[in-house]
This record gives sequence, C-alpha cells and structure tokens, in this order.
Amino acid sequence: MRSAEAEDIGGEAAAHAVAQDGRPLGRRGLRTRRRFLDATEELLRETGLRELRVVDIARRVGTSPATFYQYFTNVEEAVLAVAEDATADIPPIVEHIEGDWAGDAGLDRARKVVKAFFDYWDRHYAILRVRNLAAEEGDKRFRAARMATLKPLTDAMCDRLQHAHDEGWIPLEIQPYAAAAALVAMLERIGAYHNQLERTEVTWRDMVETTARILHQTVAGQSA
Amino acid sequence: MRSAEAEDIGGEAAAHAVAQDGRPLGRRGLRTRRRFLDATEELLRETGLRELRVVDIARRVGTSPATFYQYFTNVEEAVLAVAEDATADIPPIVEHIEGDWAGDAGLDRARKVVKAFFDYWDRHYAILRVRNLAAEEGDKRFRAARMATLKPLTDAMCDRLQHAHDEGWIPLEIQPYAAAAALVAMLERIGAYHNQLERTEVTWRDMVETTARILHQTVAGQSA
DNA sequence: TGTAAATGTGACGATCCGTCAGATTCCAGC
DNA sequence: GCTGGAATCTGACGGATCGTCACATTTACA
Repeated sequence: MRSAEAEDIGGEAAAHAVAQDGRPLGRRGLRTRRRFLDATEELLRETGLRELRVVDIARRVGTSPATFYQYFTNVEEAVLAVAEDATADIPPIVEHIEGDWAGDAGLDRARKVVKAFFDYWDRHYAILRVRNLAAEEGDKRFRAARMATLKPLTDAMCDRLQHAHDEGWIPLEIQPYAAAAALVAMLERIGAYHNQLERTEVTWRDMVETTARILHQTVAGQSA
Repeated sequence: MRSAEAEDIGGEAAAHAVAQDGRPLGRRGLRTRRRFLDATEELLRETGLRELRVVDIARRVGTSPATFYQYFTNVEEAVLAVAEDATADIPPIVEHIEGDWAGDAGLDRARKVVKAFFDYWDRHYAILRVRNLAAEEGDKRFRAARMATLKPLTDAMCDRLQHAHDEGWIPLEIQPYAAAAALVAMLERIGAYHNQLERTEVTWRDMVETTARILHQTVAGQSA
C-alpha cells in the first residue's frame, strides 16, 4: 500500500535520477521511471533476457517506446537500475553473519544466514541472474552492482574466518578471503536454483540444513 | 590439427544433424555447421548474449544469414548445440571424484577435482554461463544440457558422501544428495569467476587450495 | 488564468529477423 | 569428362524492433 506522500519510487539512484537531457525529474517523471523499472523486472521474470524488448516494456507501462528513451539510453540501463535496487535488501543478511559462530549457536546462525540468502534470491532471482551474466560478460557497471551486494557479505564472512583462524578452529591452509568468496559463491549458486533441486528426495529443509552445516563446518570448524 | 579423413565436426548431436527440411547433412554441410558453431562460441566470448546476431555469425563464417537458417531455426538452437558439445569434457572430472577420499590422499584428490573443474570452466566459460542463464530462465533443452553435465558429477559426489555417512565421517544431518548439489554449486560458481577474485591478496593457488579443503572437509570429514 | 518547464508521442531511417524461390556447387553413374 | 539430380547457398523481401527527432500535451505555479 502506497501513500501519495511517501511514495516509493526507488533506491539511491532514483533520487538523483535525471532525464536523458540531464534535467532532474519531477514527481510524475519519477513515477513513470519506477513503472518502467517494475515492468522491466516483470518481463525479466516472464520472458528471458534475450526476449526483453523496449516495445514490450513501454506497452506494459501504457506508453510509447519514445518515452522509455527519455529515461534510459537502452534496455541494459533499465536492467542495471533494477539490479542496483536489489542491493538494498543485503544489510539484514550481513547482520546475521556478524556474531559468534562457535558451537550450536553458530550452527543456528548458519541456518539463519542460509534461509535469509535463499529468501533474498527467491525475491530477486530474475534480476540477479541477469546481473551476474552481464557482470561475467565484462560489463563494469554490472560488475560494480554485483560487488556492492557481495562485498559486504564476503567481508563479514572473511572476518568470521579470520577469527576462526585466531582461535585455531580451522587449518591455516584455508585462506580467509578465498574461503569467504567460496562460501558466498556456494550460497549464491544454490540460491539461484535450490527450487529446481527440491523434489521428493530433497526438500527445502534438507537444502537449508545441509548448506548450513557445510557453512558452519567451514567457518567454525572444531569449535564445539 | 585436422586431417580430411578424421575431421572433427562435433559431438553426438552433429552425427545425426539434419538440415531444416529434415534431410541428413553431407560432408560439406557438416563442415559448415561446425563453422557456424565455432563462430557462435567465438562471438559469445567477444560480445554478450544480447548482442549475438545471426548476421554477425554468418558474416564471420563468410556466408549469408539465409544459410544459417538451413542449419538452425534460430540463434538459441546454435547456442544450445555449442552447450551440448561442452558435455564431452566432463567424464575425466568424474573419474577424479571416484575413489578414496580419506585423509591426505583424499585432500589431494580434492585438489585434482578443483583444478580440473576450474580448467573446464576456463575453457568453456562463455557458453556455460549462457547455458546456465537459459536453464534458469526455464528453457527445458538448456536445463537438460546442464543436467547432462552436472548429474554425473553430482552422482559421483553423492556416492562419496554416502560412503562418508556409512563410515561415520560426517554428521547424519548432512543429506548426501543435497550436499553433493551444494558442493557442485560451489565449484560451478567459483569456476565461473575465480579469475575475477584472483588479485594480489588471493592467488589461483589460494583459491584451489581453499576450495579443495572445503570440499575435502565436507566429503571426508573426520577421516584423518 | 497564463506560461514556461516537464513530460509524452508519431513518424522515420536503420538494422535485424526469418522465409522463399531460384542460383550455384557437388558427386555418382555413365 | 559429362550430366542430371541432390545438396548447398544466396538475394531479396515483408515484418518487427531500435533509437532519434521535432512537435504535442500536461503539469506546476506565479
């Protein structure tokens, strides 16, 4: 439910959003921009990246393609803006990571992290997978957007691994930053397709519990 | 180096390859088809998925777009064929997984697996990331292609985890299939961007060693 | 209410898609 | 080596999307 006063028109970027000619956007402009972004994400869920057409986005918003180009130079830019919005939901997950990972409390912490991460991907899967592809294809803006979400997670995880080192919980051959990256990579990939894995043999609960245990074992090692 | 006698024109699929009207392909046709596939993969490396144009593929092969459509109904189908070819390099990795994972020998086995997996991704990254996107976007053919490469790996890994269970190396709460999927997911994701992680702080060797240890710890647990 | 800024659009040339009829190349059999 | 039919290739075309521009409409506010 949105009120007219506190209308949600997007994250950081939207506040400074400008039209293609550089002028700052007014109330109506911001609303239109947001509708384009919503339509972009919807179409990304419904059809694939390659089938994403400016015409379709404009049609869904009920406007003409020409209008679209007043807000974005091309589809990629709209997709990028959607991707940047997804960064806003990361801080709560980081908070779950910070704290004590020792023993059973740590295992429970691991479960919370995994659940939060799965939930995050379930909400944003359409844009996240596209963002990651673009990042891997070398687009610097998308790479920066991915970094903005993964760095806080990796840093927090790295911090815990460093602590585990100091406590002697895990072997010295495990490089904290490398391990943090590996664990985040695991979470990211499973987040992307855990729903495809869940069948009769493997349930959502199995995936969460097992992933949490791998995570905990790696971060807390012999702490129990 | 290719001889005229034993010309490599592609994997399984190519042998049964037919033109769009159903006729089987002759010698020249198979060669042309292979050139289209090579050009497709090259362009996938050089430009992105969204920029992949039939015109460009045809131009690179030195033929007209019309010719392309005699071999494939659209770009997706050519991309799919390239993806299916990449399955051929999987068996050697599976062989590395099979065997005893206990103790230091197991750790060494883990290293071999990680190296082999990284190498596999380095060779095929362009097509693999596109294949995975298409699979996640719901395309059944791409999903099947991914399954064809990941299932042997996951099954082999699952087998080792089951064995670890039986030996009491790892806790019962770790579900073998779920854990196998998680580990393969980790390998896949790190394979996709380990080169972006490797900087002054983290070297290729760090990534291999750390990933191998996470892998070994999860598969062999307290076996040492 | 009037006016300037903000926002939206029709129309257009360029490019790509996918198809088809017809041209060109290959090769087996004479 | 010649030839007819099969295999392969292509020019040309209608349809669709892209991205741009000059101009129309709406909004904000004095």
